[in-house]
Amino acid sequence: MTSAATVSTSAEERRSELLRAAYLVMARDGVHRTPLARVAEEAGVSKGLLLYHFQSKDALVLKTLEWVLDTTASRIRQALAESSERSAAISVVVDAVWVGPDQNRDFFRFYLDGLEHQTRSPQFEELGDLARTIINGLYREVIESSTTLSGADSEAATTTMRAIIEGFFLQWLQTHNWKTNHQRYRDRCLLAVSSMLALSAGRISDR
Amino acid sequence: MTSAATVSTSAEERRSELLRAAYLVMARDGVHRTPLARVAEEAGVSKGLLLYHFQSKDALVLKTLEWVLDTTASRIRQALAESSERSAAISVVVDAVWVGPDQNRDFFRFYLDGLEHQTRSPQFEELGDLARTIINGLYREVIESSTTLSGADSEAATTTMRAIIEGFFLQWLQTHNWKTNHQRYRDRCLLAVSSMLALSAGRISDR
DNA sequence: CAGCCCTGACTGACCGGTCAGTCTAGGCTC
DNA sequence: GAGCCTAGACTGACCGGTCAGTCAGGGCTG
Repeated sequence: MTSAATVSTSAEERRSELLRAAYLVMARDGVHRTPLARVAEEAGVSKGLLLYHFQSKDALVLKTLEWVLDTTASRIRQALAESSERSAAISVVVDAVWVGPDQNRDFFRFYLDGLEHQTRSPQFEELGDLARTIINGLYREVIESSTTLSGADSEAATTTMRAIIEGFFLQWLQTHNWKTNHQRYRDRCLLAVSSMLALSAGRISDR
Repeated sequence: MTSAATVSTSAEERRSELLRAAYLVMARDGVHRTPLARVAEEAGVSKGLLLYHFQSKDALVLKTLEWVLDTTASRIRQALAESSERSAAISVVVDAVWVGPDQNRDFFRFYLDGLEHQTRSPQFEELGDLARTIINGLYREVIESSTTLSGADSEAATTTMRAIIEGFFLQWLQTHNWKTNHQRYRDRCLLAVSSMLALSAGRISDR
């Protein structure tokens, strides 16, 4: 059992290394601008190995997308767990989402590359559902734990919250000084999300 | 002069035809998935001609982006002009923006392709500014003409409005049944934008 | 008006390079 | 030594960009 576990773990670990390398270079340079050879180089490995562990470039891209989605959600959940106050949960999430210029820029561009693939290649069909499950699930938890919203109301609030956050990311990305603008857009984003949730909760409690 | 004008007009017209064809196929299939030959085929023209009128594929892509941004803004302004009521301006814009599933899907995917290019290729540096000028300019006009907001307040509201709209588009794009979901997301988007503007105006008038 | 020339839009063949995916041979581990 | 890994040479397809040359039209000259 130990040996089997070691072998499979080692294979898993190797795969993770490859995914990490793939994410690193593909997020920065763009999926369509990144040859497998470049990923292999980054991982210090041959191109053949990538095709050995993943069957095709598309498969590698898909796995990388899933990997980074999982990883990121875990990181944010972690940040959430470390802050005990329920009331400030929204601000904690928004802060955790807006980690930093470079990290956000890479992630979001890669996320958009994923969307490009999802809408044009059958292989990536389920990606939208996966992203929705992970992202909306996370946001909804936060909303239900820190407001009075529930049911269809929290579902609607979740969608709007996601729209606001991703919309701000979109605009921030189009900015020349994305490094210095990061804080400004994060603040505006937090304000918009907070206002929207306060309004939603108010509306509900008014009836 | 007549002949000179005719000549230049004809060249312009031809260029427009090429841009229209380029948009048609590139928006649907994705810039990186579209060879010049495919655009040429769509335009009923040789590949060489594309490189004759535009110097490179990148240049063609950039011009197409600018063309569709201009065209779309004009269309929306038109819709706005045809509705006389000032009070409903927001709902008119949102409706005009959410024209229809196919049109929105093509435009937005192409818009995202533009963003991908902007953040990765120096040639597309100015694209962010151009989009900002056109889109935010349009939204801001509407906000200032239909609310009491002005100055920094309308600027902030504009950014948030754009974030909400584009954020909803992003989520809608990730949906399997984007055709049938179009109306639902449009409605939610309108609600979110209206609420946000009412809240902003209220906040201002409260001080 | 007839012949001429020039211009510039346009074509299609072609080239050089790139890249995903294949294959073979070798090595490491159990 | 059997089976999993890994390397890296190789291939075939594809694609952006070049270039020589065609063709139509529109002046200009005599």
